[in-house]
Amino acid sequence: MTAREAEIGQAELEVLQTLWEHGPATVRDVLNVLHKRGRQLAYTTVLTFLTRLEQKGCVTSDKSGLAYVYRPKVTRDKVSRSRLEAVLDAFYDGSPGPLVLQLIREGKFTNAEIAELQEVIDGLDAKPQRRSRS
Amino acid sequence: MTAREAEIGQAELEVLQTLWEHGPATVRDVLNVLHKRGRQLAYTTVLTFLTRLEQKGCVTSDKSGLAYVYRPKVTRDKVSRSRLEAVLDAFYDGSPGPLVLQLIREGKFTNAEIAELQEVIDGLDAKPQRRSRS
DNA sequence: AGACTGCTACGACTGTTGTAGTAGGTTCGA
DNA sequence: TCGAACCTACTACAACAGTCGTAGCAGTCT
Repeated sequence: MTAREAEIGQAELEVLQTLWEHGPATVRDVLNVLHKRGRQLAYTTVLTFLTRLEQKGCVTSDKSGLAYVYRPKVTRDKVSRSRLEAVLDAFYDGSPGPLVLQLIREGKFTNAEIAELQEVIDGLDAKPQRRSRS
Repeated sequence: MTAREAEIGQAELEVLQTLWEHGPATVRDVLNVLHKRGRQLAYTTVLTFLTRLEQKGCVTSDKSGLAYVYRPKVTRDKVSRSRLEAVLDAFYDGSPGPLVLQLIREGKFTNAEIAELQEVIDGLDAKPQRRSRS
């Protein structure tokens, strides 16, 4: 579909991320953050992204002082959720089980994480309606 | 970057998926599969996708009979890996731990999966030399 | 007031993705 | 052998994503 409900592009996402991380910000604020990160963009480029994000309903703006202040309207969680969902649907039949197993098998976890995993899973298992083995 | 190393688009991916699922196929084969799934596309559209996928190095083609037969050149695993990686990098600081924990906490697992998880994790824990994340 | 500085609005251009039409070659059955 | 059927190459085009430039407005400094 060439007319899908406008996705958030990669570069747009970068901008949105800085809002999530640094809270409400002006174009210049965002630009500064990006520059600090080594991301070279023109002021107007950032402005464009913020404008487009606003059109897509992802941020709101209000002019309190000299410049517009933008703030996120969608949560980071919502977006990450839907991104993950997309990968899940496309490659893991929509169910997270296989994905988690794959990740764990690849062993990219710290000891602390493994411990935490064990805890959480044991917790699950302990739940009465989840009896799958003693 | 407007000239990044060509990503695989959504629709292109659909085509690639049918190759992964059904093995080497001609344009018409792919088209048939897609049609069966209710995805209406023109023959030439599929042809375009396959051609582009070939340009991107994702499939190869050889003309054995009347028509070209396309076969995947990248594995489903590779692609899913990199897609997941992207989400991971963008939203989970590149480390799968938090993601897995989140998924598990959301409790979208069957008992069987939980059991398997426990097994795998126990296995990990038993391993003497565990890498501790780069 | 005039020069600066910073901000926004608008437009523009390129490359990519989704989608398809047309033209022209090949093959196969009658 | 002739036409129907099928295949590929090439072209096209709209929407979107990434990236800016320019023009004009508003506040500030001197």
